[in-house]
Amino acid sequence: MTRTLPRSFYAQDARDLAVALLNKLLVAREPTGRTLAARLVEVEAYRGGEDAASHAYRGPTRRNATMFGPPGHLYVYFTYGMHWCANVVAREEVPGSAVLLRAAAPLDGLEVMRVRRPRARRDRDLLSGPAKLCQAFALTGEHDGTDLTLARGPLRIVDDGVPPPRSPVVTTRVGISPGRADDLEWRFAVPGDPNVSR
DNA sequence: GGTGTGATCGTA
DNA sequence: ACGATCACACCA
Repeated sequence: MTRTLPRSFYAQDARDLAVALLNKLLVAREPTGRTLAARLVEVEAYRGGEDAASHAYRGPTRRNATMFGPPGHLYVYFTYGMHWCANVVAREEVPGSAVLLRAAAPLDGLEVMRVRRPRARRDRDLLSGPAKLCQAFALTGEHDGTDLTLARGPLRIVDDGVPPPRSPVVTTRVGISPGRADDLEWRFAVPGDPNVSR
């Protein structure tokens, strides 16, 4: 039993959505016809204008426009002059809310991922970070705004029946500078999974 | 296992 | 000037 998650799934608070996304599948249908799939094992919640660490904290800009749009779309941003990272947009109630996809367990299309991530020595290094995940899936600014809820779409998040962990790992978020809401424990991960970052 | 550092450029 | 990062060097 497997289903593409509907818009209503994304229409919840970013913190709840983050936990709900654990163990869901990110599935890409590439132009070549090949399918990539991975199970999400690490995420972080960002709560827009109410979160000093969020790109959306100071309101809409050209870059973060997707975060202020409807839930269930992908927000992809460029950072550190060389990396892309991907988020899922959460409900509009707190405008600019989103969930950063930080790590996943590779399930399908590993050969493609290995080619795109030549530095990965082991398969557990393929998707063990937000920029690594984008590299392996070849996600860039072109994918910013992609609707994830379309059953025949190029990118989807799918429920294959595996529930989120009962007791996820809960920690502060990674890479947040001091004072910028660095104390909020909005990072969630699947306990014991070897693909979790760091 | 852990820590420290350079790369590289769009954004505000 | 500063990142929602990564890889590599080095130490343990």
